[in-house]
Amino acid sequence: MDNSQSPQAGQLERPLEQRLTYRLARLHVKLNAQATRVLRQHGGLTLVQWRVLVMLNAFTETTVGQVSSMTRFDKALISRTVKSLIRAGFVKARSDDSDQRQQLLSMTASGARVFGEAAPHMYARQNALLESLDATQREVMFDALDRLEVVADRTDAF
Amino acid sequence: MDNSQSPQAGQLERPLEQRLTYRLARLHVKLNAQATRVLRQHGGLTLVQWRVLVMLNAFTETTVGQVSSMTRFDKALISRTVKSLIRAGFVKARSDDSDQRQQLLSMTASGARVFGEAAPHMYARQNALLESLDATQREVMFDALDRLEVVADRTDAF
DNA sequence: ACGAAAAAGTTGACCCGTCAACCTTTTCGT
DNA sequence: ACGAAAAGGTTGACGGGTCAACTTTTTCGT
Repeated sequence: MDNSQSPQAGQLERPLEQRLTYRLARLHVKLNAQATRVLRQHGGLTLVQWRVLVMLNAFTETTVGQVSSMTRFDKALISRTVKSLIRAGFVKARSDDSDQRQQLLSMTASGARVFGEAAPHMYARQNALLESLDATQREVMFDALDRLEVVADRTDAF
Repeated sequence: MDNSQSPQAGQLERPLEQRLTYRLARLHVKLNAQATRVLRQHGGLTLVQWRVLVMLNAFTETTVGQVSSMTRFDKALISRTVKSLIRAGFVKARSDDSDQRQQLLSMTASGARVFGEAAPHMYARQNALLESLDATQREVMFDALDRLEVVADRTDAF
């Protein structure tokens, strides 16, 4: 199952090639897989369901649109995920009298239970990630993330 | 389209909450979107097709398995992508006499053309990303990526 | 040299995430 | 106060990506 030897010959055109995007993509995949596993083992939420519940836990009554803009997930995805959470009995919706377009979402008791089951493990993991970096590294890292995002937002160039 | 105001009340349980995973996920999404856009505008390759061609450009005759292990993409994905590249006429396969299980893949002339069309832009982008960080930041960043990957690989804990 | 196990690759099924089209309700300019 | 435009949300379709099952070929232990 391990065929990680480099093949016959040739170098990548640019030695540093793709390093940054490639490394970030790889880390992202691993983090996602890890979070998915932790959630499966502690309550069975999916990652998107978890992120929605994090928002519902922080903001008592909120809407699909707010969750979408806060998490930056597509609102279609949030809409479907909220439906699945309602079907599972973890979330309830009540209509907003002042705006009939939207519904105010909140966690149910069993939603809070499953959230509470996953939360310690998810937070422990988050802490472990942060603690693998010292203060200086964290600072540089977040600054670098800011800078990279600026470049990633450039839609004109290249 | 901008409803980024924070809603009524409540803080996230942990102020730093998810920051790292969240920030990385966001950056990853933006980078992917940018790369996809650049490729669409310069030759029309998809991101996975591009990554396969990068490998075929660097390693003259290689196989689905090698591309899969080098890029860390699922071999099913590579298999399908290679098929699409062959269908598009950008890649050709010849059977390996010493191992009938695998096929040796290489770029065709038109594959090289479309690759050459996209490459300057993709490399310019890669350089712009790297150049947004100074040498120290780059070093810290890559070290931090290493450390985070170690934590992300822990399958036992949490 | 034979059979078991492993490797290469393909395929089908499935979930994630995005995009565009659409419907309804609200807002806003005039 | 009316019509246009915008906002909130839902839905269908589609490509990206993973997982598991399976086929064929090769490797390897005995």
